[in-house]
Amino acid sequence: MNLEELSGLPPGAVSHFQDEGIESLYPPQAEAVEAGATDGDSLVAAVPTASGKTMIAALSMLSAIERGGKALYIVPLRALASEKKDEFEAYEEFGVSVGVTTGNYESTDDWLATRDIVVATSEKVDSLVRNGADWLSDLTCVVSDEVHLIDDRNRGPTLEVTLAKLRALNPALQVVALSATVGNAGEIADWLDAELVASDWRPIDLQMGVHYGNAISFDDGSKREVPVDGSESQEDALVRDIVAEDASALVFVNSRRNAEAAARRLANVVAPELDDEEKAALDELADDIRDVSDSETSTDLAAAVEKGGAFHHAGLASEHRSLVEDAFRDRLLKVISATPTLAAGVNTPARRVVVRDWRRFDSTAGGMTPLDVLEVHQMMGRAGRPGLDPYGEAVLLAKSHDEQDDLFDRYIWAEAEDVRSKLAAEPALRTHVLATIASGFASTRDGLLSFMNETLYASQTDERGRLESVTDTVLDYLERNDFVEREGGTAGGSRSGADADAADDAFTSAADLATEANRDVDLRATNLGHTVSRLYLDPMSAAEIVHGLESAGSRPTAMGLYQLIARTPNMYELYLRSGEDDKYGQLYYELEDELLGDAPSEYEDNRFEDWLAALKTGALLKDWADEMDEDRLTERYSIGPGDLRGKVETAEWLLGAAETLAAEIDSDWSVAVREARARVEHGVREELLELVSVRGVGRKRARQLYQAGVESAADLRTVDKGIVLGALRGRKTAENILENAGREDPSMDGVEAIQVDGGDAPGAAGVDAGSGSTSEAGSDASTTPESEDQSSLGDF
DNA sequence: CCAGTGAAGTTTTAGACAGCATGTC
DNA sequence: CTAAAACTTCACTGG
Repeated sequence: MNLEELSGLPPGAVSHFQDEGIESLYPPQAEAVEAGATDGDSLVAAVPTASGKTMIAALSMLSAIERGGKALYIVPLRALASEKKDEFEAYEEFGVSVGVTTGNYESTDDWLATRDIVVATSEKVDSLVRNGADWLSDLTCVVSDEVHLIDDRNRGPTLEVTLAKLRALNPALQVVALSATVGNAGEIADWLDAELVASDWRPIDLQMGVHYGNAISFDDGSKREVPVDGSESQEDALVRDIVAEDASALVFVNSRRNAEAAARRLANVVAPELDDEEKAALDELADDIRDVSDSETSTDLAAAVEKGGAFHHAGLASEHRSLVEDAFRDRLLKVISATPTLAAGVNTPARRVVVRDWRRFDSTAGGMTPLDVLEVHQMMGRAGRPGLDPYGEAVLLAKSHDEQDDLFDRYIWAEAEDVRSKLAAEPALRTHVLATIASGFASTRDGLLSFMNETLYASQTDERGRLESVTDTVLDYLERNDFVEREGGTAGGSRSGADADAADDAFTSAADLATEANRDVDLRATNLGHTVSRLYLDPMSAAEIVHGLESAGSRPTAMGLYQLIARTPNMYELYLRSGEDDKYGQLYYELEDELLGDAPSEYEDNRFEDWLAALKTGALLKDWADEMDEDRLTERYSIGPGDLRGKVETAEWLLGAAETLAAEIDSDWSVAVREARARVEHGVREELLELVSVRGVGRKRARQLYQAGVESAADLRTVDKGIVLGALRGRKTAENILENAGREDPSMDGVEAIQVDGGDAPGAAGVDAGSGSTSEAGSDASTTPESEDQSSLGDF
């Protein structure tokens, strides 16, 4: 189908696509148009990665906008949200506006209401529904990218429920669901009342094969000799072979450690192929990488990058990741060894993809379990760069002939699994049942069940009773913890006043759903329940926090609060390594009085271990808030910079939520919570909190200023400029900071730096727990007012 | 005596969303 | 129902 044949798009859209070199539609895109994508009809497009799914979404959204509507594009990852935003922003050329909203992107409701296309993560959309964003009822088109993730045990139910809610809000909504090729795309289409567009078509050919011995056998029967020299590994040989053709390779492995070790070896394989220009560019990239973070991960990554290779996993800081991804796309890096992060994330295609490990450790299964077909297909789908490679190759590795046959059957000839809803699990229902009640989608038990009946789960299950019984279990839990009130037997749609701020449309349509059913039990969210729903907390997290705050007899310490939020289901705990159960058991005895709530008995093995794992996570947060350096933290807790930032970010969120909860339950400790949160946010001790609020001053500069005797923004306005200059590195930096502090004449012209007392120890500030001694934050830790700040964690 | 090698034993194990209101070194 | 690679340690070899 030619682009010119398309109608209903905004003027300028067709020529825009033509300018981008798009003349005609790919077959699946044409099918989608025939199925009504541009006429506002719902559809499920189950097509391979990189076969133009985004174009299907774009055509649907643009035609919806041209009809006067508004579109929402739901993505599974923040990184994809910004990738899509960048892509759609090109449409501003013909007057289509774009906005993004995720947990870390700025966005106000008012502003989003003015955008034609809004890009958001599924959780963010869920949160917007819970908070009653008015503009959601203006939506006419919703795109759900990677909709097969409904199958995900943790995050799938959110997507499923959110789609059901958006449809309930606006029954005429066009839903465009983009999916990988899965076994039961038709079932998903039925659920969404959508047309199915299924295709295996790819814009460039993908050859799948297995390497065994000295050759790859491909699915089309062809073979390619790739001899393995002596003691080298198969992946080394495969990478060397493809890099010799001046193409790049992606190697998927099953652990971070494997990714790093493989990168070390592969970088040496690739290094001889580099020319001088590339080497210079790589050296520069390596410097950028080292600048991102002060940690071993950063150093190791830079070392691999200098030789043209890299590793990629979630322990990397996000800046690391984008530097690596961009350099790989620019063909500067020849090989990346990666964990599954890369298969799910932003687009990073390679001529050859090697899936080295097809089994992954799973403690719940008690050993190595084979990856899902879908997951392996997603990895293999990264092979072949449209427009750059003549074809893509995806290769699995076999060590025996039997294994080779097995791999063909298991992955190459196999169809991807069915998507199965995971909604009927307690943790998922806990949060979604509360949200459904609190935001007015249901006000009776039957209304709730009717809403649940609109989910994919209901359409898939034969066990009608299961969802009902789990729902009742969850309702018991929510009632017991004072999130929901139940009134049995009373008829009528009474709802609490607090419901009034939820979308009215939501309420009325939900009421419609409930009309047929008997209103045997009225459900109402309490004020606390509303707050929990809006804060986006797992009710179990909220209960733990509430209980912890209520049980505190005196002002909770930062450590107590950090351990409290760390044991919440919303925080993914650090793992206790061998020997650490003793170590943290000992720390537990030392800190017992500081910890909030009831500790499990030591004889309850699993629960006690979780408690200690939370203690370890809390200790990490405490060390961060005591100004321990990044390299030290990452080393002590065996984590990467990305993990550290993730933990800190989660802690900020949970402590912010804890502060709101504290106010809600009239706790005396909201100030203590606020302070603990501020310390985690900036990674500083209490005495620096004021300084750190000055723009341009972070944990390091604040410490340097403090050591020089500058203790507040007011001091910055009055103190001798030479002292400020002496404490900071650059003249320009010092000027900016003075200006931000509101100093009348911030100019540093002609000012001489004055060194005051030990201000020359950048990076040394922090908890020196290596010796197990009292912590030192510069020279004046002994003046720290809080006694809790003086004991160091870690080695004891 | 010491560097180098290799066998044997030990350790570890993917990922990443969210409130609210603005800005690191 | 199910593991494997990386890392550590330690004994031994050859110079």
